[in-house]
Amino acid sequence: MRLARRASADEQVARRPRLLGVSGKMGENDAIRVAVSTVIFSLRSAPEGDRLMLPLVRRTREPYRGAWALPGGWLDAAENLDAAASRTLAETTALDPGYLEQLYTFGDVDRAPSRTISIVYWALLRSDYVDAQRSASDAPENVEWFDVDAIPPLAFDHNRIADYALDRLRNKVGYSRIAASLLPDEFTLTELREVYEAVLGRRLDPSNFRRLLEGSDELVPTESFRTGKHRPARLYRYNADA
Amino acid sequence: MRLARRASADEQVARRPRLLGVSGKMGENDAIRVAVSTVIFSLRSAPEGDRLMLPLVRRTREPYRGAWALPGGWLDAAENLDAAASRTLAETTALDPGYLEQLYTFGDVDRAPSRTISIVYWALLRSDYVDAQRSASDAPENVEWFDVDAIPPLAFDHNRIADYALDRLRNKVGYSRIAASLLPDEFTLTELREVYEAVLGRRLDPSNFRRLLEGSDELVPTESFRTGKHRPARLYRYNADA
DNA sequence: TCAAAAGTGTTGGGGATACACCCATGT
DNA sequence: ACATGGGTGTATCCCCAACACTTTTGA
Repeated sequence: MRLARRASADEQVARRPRLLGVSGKMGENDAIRVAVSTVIFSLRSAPEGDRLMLPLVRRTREPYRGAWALPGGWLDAAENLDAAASRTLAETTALDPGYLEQLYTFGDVDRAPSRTISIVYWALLRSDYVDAQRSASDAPENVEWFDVDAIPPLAFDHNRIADYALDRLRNKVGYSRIAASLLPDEFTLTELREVYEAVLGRRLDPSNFRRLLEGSDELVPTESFRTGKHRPARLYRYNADA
Repeated sequence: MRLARRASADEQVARRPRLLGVSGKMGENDAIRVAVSTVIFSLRSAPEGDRLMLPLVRRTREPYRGAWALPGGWLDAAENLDAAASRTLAETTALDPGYLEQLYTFGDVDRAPSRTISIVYWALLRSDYVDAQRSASDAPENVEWFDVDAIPPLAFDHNRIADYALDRLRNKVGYSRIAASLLPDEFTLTELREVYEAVLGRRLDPSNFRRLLEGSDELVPTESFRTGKHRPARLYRYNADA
């Protein structure tokens, strides 16, 4: 599968003259704070079928008190970046991600009142875990899921970050098998195709989709079938190795 | 000093209680320092033809004093990330990059004696600028160019970083037109092909390469020809728009 | 028996590769 | 003239989109 690539927009910024003598030694970047945020995606049932959604948290502090924002927190001096992302993810959803990858580091001087750089990760969650948690109603407070096509205005530059993560997800779905991370262990080809359709936002030909994935070594057929209203569909699982 | 702690992406790390009443508020990550480094690529003539090379700087301080390292410096509290990358690049080569993009942020707890995260960029430099500077012998001190196939042991985790940047360059050359940034404004198709060959490390069919790029809208033929030992070759330039 | 989803077969276009071949120039 | 790189033509293969078609189930 192939789809259009995205080009990151990076602007050339003119060299800023350094005021020597302001700080004695190099390495004294006292005023810089380091945050880690995560854009979390999962599928959730909606009237129009499964929709790609992400959780946002309502801010309880200034600045942007009361606004929606991406889950995140300050980097602890004794934890790795991946660990910080996992931690903030767990604090938000109490769930293990099936996929977690660093996205980009945002650090414009004016993106927050005090100089803050945000190392942003993105993650995929299995839809059945999320649904189970919702029905168990032990979901964390101040967290709400939003359709990626209806994200409200967010605090800081988080709208830009969420858009960037969505681009990356859509791009990467085209050439890797991360879609697995949004589904339970076993699934039908139609369910997998619907994941691709929800992520990409367009319909795919069922027969070509079948051939494409059956031809690859990524899927392993099982002996089980999902029975429903019509002809039963074979269940598949992802090939763990290669 | 702090002991190294390795955490996988899935590991849930409990929030470590913060010692000291220096600050009770979140957001005081006092012990974390932020560096910006850049992996710079350019083509340089070698006996076997043009080779892809990168500049390294010799460290004059502990740790790793005397070892080769990637160019970089501390992030200034008043400059954007891109600006910091441009600045460290200018300090190393005194040249403007034709291409500059953020690569990844490395932040393992044990990657340096004191907790340091490095926001790494990668850049491409026009070969004619680099050659001109070399002959003008106003090159910066303590800087030396190395073939990407013969990178010496580097300080910190810089070998891993350089390998990562090289992967990204080779991958991106396949689907984008960044190769332009390694050449002067005008060039022949053979010169452009040799750039691709130097980057990818394999030979390409001249006729297919020609058709590929003439068919795209990326190249604009000029009326000039490069005369040499044989039939003159038409000069092209990259299409500025789209 | 019919609707609908599961699953198969067939065709054709476009891009990539391999390679035969002609063209223009300096020596 | 001839060697060498510049440049053109063309056949083949493979991937994949399009779509007609058959199979299997629940109702």
